[in-house]
Amino acid sequence: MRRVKLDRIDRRILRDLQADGRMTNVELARRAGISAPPCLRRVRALEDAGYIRGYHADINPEAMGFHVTVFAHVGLSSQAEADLKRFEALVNSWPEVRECNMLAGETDFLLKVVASDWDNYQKFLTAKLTAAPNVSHVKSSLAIRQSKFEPGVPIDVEVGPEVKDEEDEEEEV
Amino acid sequence: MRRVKLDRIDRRILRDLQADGRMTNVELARRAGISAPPCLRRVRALEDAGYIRGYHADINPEAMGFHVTVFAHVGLSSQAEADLKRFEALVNSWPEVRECNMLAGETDFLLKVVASDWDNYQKFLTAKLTAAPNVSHVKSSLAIRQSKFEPGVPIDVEVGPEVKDEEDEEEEV
DNA sequence: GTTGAAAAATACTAACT
DNA sequence: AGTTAGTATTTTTCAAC
Repeated sequence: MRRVKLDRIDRRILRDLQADGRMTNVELARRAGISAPPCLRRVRALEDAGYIRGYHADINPEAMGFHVTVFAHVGLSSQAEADLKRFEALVNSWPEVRECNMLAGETDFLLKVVASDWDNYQKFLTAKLTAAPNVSHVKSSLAIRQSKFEPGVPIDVEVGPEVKDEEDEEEEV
Repeated sequence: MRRVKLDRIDRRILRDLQADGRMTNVELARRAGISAPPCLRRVRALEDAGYIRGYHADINPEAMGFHVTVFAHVGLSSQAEADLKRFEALVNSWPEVRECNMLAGETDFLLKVVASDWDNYQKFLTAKLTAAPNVSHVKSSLAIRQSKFEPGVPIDVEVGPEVKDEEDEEEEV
């Protein structure tokens, strides 16, 4: 897991693969302005370095019958690290929960939960979430509609949070 | 965009492609227990029917320098549909916001925002979010750590919300 | 040490059975 | 849905900068 500095080409590759994870290597190379072999090497290097965690098909939840998404704020009684870990392990075993984030301040959790309908969500709520040890309170917020859904992070080819420092900068004139 | 009924093989394909979006068609076919050409035909059909919305590389935010994820609860002054739409359009123009869900009840929004650091998030907050028209209040919750992150939906090959009805069921003995 | 070019191996696509 | 054949892509090897 070597950390390599990213240049413009790497950023472009990451951006394009985030937009279309099944883009062929030749198309990727064409857009990046390099030939295919070095492009593929860069992709492998980015994977090995941990920049790319994986590739996923984006499945339409509605089509699969998951008509409701609920954000559940969960407060725990004990905030001892061992208890937090135990809760997290439990959450990881529940397929309904797609994301779980621990929030700062009140040491509570925000869960993104999918279910076929509201009735089914409540079954999850009573049978699993509120029944779990250490859970003190749960506030469920039904997502009416998803205004925006952009997987991943914003990647600007030219400038970004992780600035690159390149010794020899040579641009073609 | 024809809606087709899913059988076990379709579910398996969707599950495998969600787990690994770059899985080769031959591997996909091998796992599904069919040969490659009909497997590819199924994949194309699933794409056309809207079950598969796309494919994305999963980029590590930390590696890209996005060290903070913040969930922002946003309340609006006006809940008129036109104002909601205007806010949603604005949100869509901000790359920092990766997800935006409208919640039931108080007609407020839950935004998932990424930034390089807390300072940079506050810049977004003051310059964009709180400065936006119609925004009455914003409550920012910093995500300390991500306990679970499973893109997509749970796909059980055998049983799920969308039940299949197959006429001719013939299992090999 | 990294990049570009050409080879072989493999996978994908489109016919037909 | 399976088989075959043609096409494109990936991967390896090798030469050049």
